[in-house]
Amino acid sequence: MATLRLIMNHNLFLRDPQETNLGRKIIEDTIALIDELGFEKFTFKKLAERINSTEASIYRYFENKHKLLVYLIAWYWNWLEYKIDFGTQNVQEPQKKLEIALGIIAEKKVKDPFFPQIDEEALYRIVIAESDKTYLTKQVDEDNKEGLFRGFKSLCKKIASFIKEINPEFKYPHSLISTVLEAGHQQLFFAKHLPALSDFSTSRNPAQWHDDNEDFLKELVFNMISA
Amino acid sequence: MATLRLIMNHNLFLRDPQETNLGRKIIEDTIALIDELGFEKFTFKKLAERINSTEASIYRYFENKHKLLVYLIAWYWNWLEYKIDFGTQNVQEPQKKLEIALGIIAEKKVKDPFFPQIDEEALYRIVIAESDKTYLTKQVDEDNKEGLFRGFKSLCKKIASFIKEINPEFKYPHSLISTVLEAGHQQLFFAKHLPALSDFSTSRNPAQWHDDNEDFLKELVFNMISA
DNA sequence: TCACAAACAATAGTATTACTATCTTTTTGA
DNA sequence: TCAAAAAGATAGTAATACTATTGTTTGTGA
Repeated sequence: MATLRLIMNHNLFLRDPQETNLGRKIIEDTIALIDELGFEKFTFKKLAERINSTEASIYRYFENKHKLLVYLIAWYWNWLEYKIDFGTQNVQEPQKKLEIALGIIAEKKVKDPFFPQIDEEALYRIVIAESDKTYLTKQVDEDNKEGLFRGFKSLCKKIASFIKEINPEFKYPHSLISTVLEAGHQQLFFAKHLPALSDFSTSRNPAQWHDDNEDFLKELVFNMISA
Repeated sequence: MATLRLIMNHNLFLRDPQETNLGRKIIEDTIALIDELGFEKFTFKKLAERINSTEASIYRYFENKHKLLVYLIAWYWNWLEYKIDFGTQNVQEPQKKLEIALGIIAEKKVKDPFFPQIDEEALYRIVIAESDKTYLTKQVDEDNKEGLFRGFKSLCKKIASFIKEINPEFKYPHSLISTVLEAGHQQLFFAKHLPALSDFSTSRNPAQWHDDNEDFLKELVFNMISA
């Protein structure tokens, strides 16, 4: 099977981690370690010990741990956009394209054999718990100027364009999609940790949550744009 | 004018900051300092210097800075619930109650003379930028067991009950309201910092955003529940 | 195949953070 | 007024988030 590589914005790293063994190991083990410890307890020192390298070596790839998190989340958004491009190939009807996109957003994430280095299941848990921290900082404007959030914005724009095709009059295509992208993670987090804030959890079976989530997000979008 | 005091869950603090001068000063200056520095750069040491006290003294009120943030955000949710209770007094029709609640959620926050110690405008900026960090941690389950998120959950439940009165068949009252409460902050953040993710910003005038936000949230809710 | 630059490892060091501990002084309220 | 509670002063620690320097591999292209 072909192995792919997503092209990442160069401001996300000092040295491209996809080009060396050490770089790939950094990414691989960062995913495992943040998943395990959470972003706050994750440090370059712990990562260095885990991969039998040194802090200094990791600092040659990423300026600091914040940039490394931003890199992972950007990878995730790029991956999602690629999956949606792939999934909507040769589909003409915007209604159908939107439905496919929402399905991909909500679906349970499993290993993608095209990217053997990445544990997408663990990365998805990181996205759910940590992705908001990439932009909820005082440096958000500088980070944005460097293009670090291009992946998120690009995905939002793409899905918003499906909406505009369906209903050019609709006032809030970007707001609706950014809300849906965020809510898609939040509701899974709430179902698991703060069930009073969601209605998925009543079914008790976590496997069901992804279907609930898909249904919820689709209702949200289709009720809104066809009103 | 009468001065009020919101009763806070005792697990939010070690010593009640509303009962002493130092405690009130901690709250007041924490709001100013987090607003200024952001939560990551905020430390007890900087706060102590600012209020001419010591780290040790602050630690007698709050276990750590995370708990202090959780306290502030809990205060905000309690305050919102009180405003909604106040605003829906003697209103019978659930439709009307829901509309009032959404108006209060989206409205520009200004100084509330009932709580002279709290700078609600600054606190609102903190809520927008930092509130998600209260629960996006590895200790969320323990914090939840201690009841630290009761304010958020209680508010969500109240508004969800309005929805159930209007449409008892609706499947996602809590998910919809938790989504709306979060989106209400996110969209303002996006309008300001990542305008590609929102549609408010086109009007360029930040004063307009609150109206856009109210309109957006109301459409979201009313389209969804009357579908 | 050698040379040499790039990559990496090893080590050391710094300022700051997030606390804990202890002791003294001040405030307070019964 | 006097004891207890609160606050202040001071010190200390392990960990974090880096930076700097030097020495050692290793890969590749002439």
